[in-house]
Amino acid sequence: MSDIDVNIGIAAHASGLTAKTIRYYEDIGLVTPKRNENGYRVYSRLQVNKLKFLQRARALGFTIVECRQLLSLYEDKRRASADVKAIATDKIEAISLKIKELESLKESLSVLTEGCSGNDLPDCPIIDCLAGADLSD
Amino acid sequence: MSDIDVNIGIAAHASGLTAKTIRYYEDIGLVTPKRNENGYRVYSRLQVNKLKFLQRARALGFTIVECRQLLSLYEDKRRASADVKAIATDKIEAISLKIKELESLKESLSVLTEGCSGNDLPDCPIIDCLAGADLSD
DNA sequence: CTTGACCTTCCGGTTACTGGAAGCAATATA
DNA sequence: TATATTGCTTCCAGTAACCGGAAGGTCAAG
Repeated sequence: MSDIDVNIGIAAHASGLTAKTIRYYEDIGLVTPKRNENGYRVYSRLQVNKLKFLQRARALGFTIVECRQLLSLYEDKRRASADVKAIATDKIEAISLKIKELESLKESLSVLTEGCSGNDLPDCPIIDCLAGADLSD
Repeated sequence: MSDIDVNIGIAAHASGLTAKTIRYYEDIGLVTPKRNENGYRVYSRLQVNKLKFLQRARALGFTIVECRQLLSLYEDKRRASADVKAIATDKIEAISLKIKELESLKESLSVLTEGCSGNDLPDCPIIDCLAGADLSD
């Protein structure tokens, strides 16, 4: 065992993940550490790097399934950059779509709240709309 | 039993929800229909309206918890429009925040893919970034 | 020697449903 | 009338990506 091997707490700190999350990643087969005599998980430097990699990819909005793909590409020195780019491009499109949906949603809600006096009276266009008015474009 | 009472299939069609979803809404106490002799659920016109209300509110991005609040306001003839407006305004803010996050995400990914040749070579700035480059603003 | 920090496993909960199996009930067709 | 097809019922399990907490073992310090 090299002296750069670390316990889960250190790995968590170094990767920006929680120990809980790291154990979860082990459960689903992403990063599987060795154990020492007392049963503690032991992470190599390479494994800590993978954890960091996962933390960044998740923060960028990649799902676990996508992370699994990216990780295998990360580990494969002979991968084509096109493979990686395809995953990222798909993700960008999905994000753009989600943004559009949310903007449309926000627009609908804004129209409603602007028409709502927000006073003590029971008249409320928001409720009226939900109760039956047509909100189609 | 009035002749406007309907089975779950009709209620589903009229509200735009699935029968599964309607049963789930019953499980969590949102809309509780009567039963007839054979055990089938029977929805009144009022209850179908509530289901429609829920469908619209969910489509606008309100959570079930918020729907529960909105539904109680919908049922309360003496509610203040300010109460409803507060929920909607909070929702707009949350949506705006989510949009900003997604735009930032998209920007990061776009920068990466633009720098990626997308060819058969293993050189890939996306992987390089995930592997350790700093992506801070 | 005990306190506290760190580690282990296991179980349940989260959100808002969806899918499927097994089995009645009602209806349409042959 | 017999059968086939829907439609309805309940229950169980699974989804994504973890989080919280309980019960208990381990290790270093005072």
